[in-house]
Amino acid sequence: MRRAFQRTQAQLPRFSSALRRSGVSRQLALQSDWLLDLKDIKQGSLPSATRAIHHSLRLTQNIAAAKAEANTDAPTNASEKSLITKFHELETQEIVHRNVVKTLTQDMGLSDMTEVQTKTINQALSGNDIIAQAKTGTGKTLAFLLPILQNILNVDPSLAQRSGGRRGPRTTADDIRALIISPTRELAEQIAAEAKKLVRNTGVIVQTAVGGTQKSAGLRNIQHQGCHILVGTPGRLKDIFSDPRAGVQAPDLSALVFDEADRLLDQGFWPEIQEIMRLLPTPAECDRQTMMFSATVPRGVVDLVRSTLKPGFDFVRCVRDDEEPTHARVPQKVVTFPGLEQQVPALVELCTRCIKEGPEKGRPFKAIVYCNSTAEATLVSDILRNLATPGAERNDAFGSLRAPHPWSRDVRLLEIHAKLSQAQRTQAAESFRHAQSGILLSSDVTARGMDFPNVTHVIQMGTPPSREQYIHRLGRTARAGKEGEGWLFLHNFEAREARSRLGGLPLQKDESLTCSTVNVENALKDPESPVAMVRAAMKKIPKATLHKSYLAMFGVYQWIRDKQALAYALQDLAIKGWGLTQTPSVPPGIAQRLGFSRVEGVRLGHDDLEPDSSFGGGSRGGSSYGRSGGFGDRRSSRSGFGDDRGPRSSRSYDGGNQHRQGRPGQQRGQYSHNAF
DNA sequence: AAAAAAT
Repeated sequence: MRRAFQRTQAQLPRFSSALRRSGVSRQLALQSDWLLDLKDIKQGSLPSATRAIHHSLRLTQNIAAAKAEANTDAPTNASEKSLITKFHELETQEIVHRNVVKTLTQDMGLSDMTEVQTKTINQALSGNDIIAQAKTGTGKTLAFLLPILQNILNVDPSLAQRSGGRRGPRTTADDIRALIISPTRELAEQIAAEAKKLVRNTGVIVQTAVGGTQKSAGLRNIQHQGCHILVGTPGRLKDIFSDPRAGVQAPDLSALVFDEADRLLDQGFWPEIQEIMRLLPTPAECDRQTMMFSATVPRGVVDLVRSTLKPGFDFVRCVRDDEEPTHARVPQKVVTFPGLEQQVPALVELCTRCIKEGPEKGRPFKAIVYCNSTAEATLVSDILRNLATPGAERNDAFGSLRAPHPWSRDVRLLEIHAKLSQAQRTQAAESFRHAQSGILLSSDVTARGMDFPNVTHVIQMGTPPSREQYIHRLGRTARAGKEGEGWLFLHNFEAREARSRLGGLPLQKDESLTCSTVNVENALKDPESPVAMVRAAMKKIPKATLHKSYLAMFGVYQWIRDKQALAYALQDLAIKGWGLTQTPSVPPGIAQRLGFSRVEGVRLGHDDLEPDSSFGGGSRGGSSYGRSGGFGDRRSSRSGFGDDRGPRSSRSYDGGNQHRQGRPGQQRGQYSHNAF
C-alpha cells in the first residue's frame, strides 16, 4: 500500500512535494509574511523565473490557506509581524507540535532561540533550501533538526505521539526521511545525541552510521527499529547505502543536511559525498529540502550550493556585522620559540600556572591542546601523564621510587585522534565533556563543531594547517557566552608563514613564559624547572612514540622551504628535547621525496629501534643532566656534523632562518620587529 | 611523511 503510494509520488514529484508540504504550508500560513519580512536575509545568487514562480506560488497558497482555514484575518501589516524568537511561540502559533515544544522548553530547558535558530528555523519550516553561515557554538544543530522533525511529523502526524499504543517498529530501514552528513564521527554522534533528545516525546527514530563501529550492529538497529533520521559520516553512509543487502533506502527523502559543508568538500570526502547523492533519489524524483551549514563560504561551497540547492534558496547569514565573531572577540596570544624542544616545557609551565589560577578566577582550567599530527598528540599526552612532582619521590609498595603527579587529580588528562579506537575516542570525548577541569590533547578531529562545555583555553602547537582550521579550533572556547583564550606556540622558522596564514587576527605576542627563552641545557640543572620535569617524564616514553613523532614532523612541516633549518630544528628536538643520542632514521625514499636526502642532520636508514639504544644508563635527574652534558661530544663525533655548524650559519641557505641555540638574544632580535 | 574518513 505504502509502496504503491510511493510509486505514485515518484510519478508526480511536483504534486507529491506539494502534498507533503501542505501540512506545514497551512500551519505556516499565518507567518507567510516572514518571507516578505526578511530583509536582512540575502537571496541566493540565482535569480530565475523558476524561483519567482516557486516563491509567489507558495505565498499565494499560504495566504489562501490561511484565509480558508483560520477564522482570523490574514495578517495585513507585515512589518508588525516579527520572526519567532522563543520556542514556546512555535506551539502557540501551531507551527511545531506541542510534544516537541514541550521537549524543548521542559526537558531541554530552552526558551529563547539563538540568532541562527531564529533565522534558520523560520525559513526551514517553510521548506526552503538553506545555506547558513553561522559561527560555531550557536546552536545550529537544533536549527536544522527542528524543521526536519516537524516536516516528518507533518507527513505522518501519528508520529507525534510517543508510542501511539502500537507495538513494533514505527518505520522501516527503506524509508529514511532525513539524512545528515558530518565530517567526523564524534560530530555525527553529537548531532545524533541532540536529535534523540529532541524526538524523545515523539515516535520518530534517529540512527547513526559512522565508521569505527560494527557495521552489522548499526545496520541491525536500522533494520529492526527502522529509521527516520540518519546521521553519519561519508564513508559508512556510502557503505550502507550501496550495500544492496542492507535494504537501506531513502525513496522519499525530505531533508538532506551537510554540516560543516566546507570541510565536506575536501579531497577525501568529495567522491564519497557524490556517491551518496547518486544513491539517493534525484531532486526531480523526490523533492527534498537541502540545508548546508558552513562557517566560511569559500568558492567550493558556492559551487556546491549552485549545483545542489534549488533556485530560490535562502542564504542565512548569521555573522552580523555589529557582532564580533569568536575569533575577533577572544584574546589570543602567540609565543615564539627559538627551538622546538622548548615548546612542551612551556606548555607545562602554562598549564601549571593556569591550573593554579583556576580557583582565583572562579573557573577551573579546561584546555584543548591541538597538535598537527596524531603522533605528537600521543607524545605530549604521554609526557603530561608521566610528569612527577620534583623532589617528592617516595618508595611505593614495590620499593620503586615514584613521585606524585604535580597537578591535582581533578585535572583530567585525555587524548583524542583518529589513531585511537573509536571506543577510546568516544570515551575521551565523553570524559572531557563532563570534566570540570582537564587537558585534551587533540588532533583536528575535534576542531569543528564539537561542543565541550566550559573550555577556558585553546592551545595550538605549531602553525595550524589553515586559517579556517585555526578559527575552528579557537571556536572550541568562549562558547555559550563564556570567556576563553587562545594560545599559539610557534617556532621562529614558522612565524612568517603563520603570520601570513593568520593575517588580520588579533594575535598578541606573549613573553610571559620563561621556557620560551630558556636554554635547555642550563634549565636541566634545576630539577624544578619544567624543562627538567619534561625530560624526566620522557624516560618512560616508548621509543616508537618518539620515532613516529619525529617522522610525522617531516609531513607536518612539509611546506617549509628551508629544509636544512627544519632538519636542524628537528635534530635539536630529538636530542635536546627528547634526550635521544641520535635522531631517528628516515627511510631514504621518504627523505628524497621531501627533499631531505642531501641535508645535514637527517640520518637516512631503516629500523632505528634496537632496544634501549637511545637511552643512556641512569634513571635519575642527575644522569639525564649528565646525558645532556655529553651531548656536545656525541654530536661533534658524528660524521658530517659538528665543526661545520659555524660555517653553515654564514651560508646562504640559512640566511633569514638562523635559529641555532646559543644565540637567543640575536634570534629574538631578528624576529621581534615582526611582532604579531 | 601530514586531520579526516570504510573493512
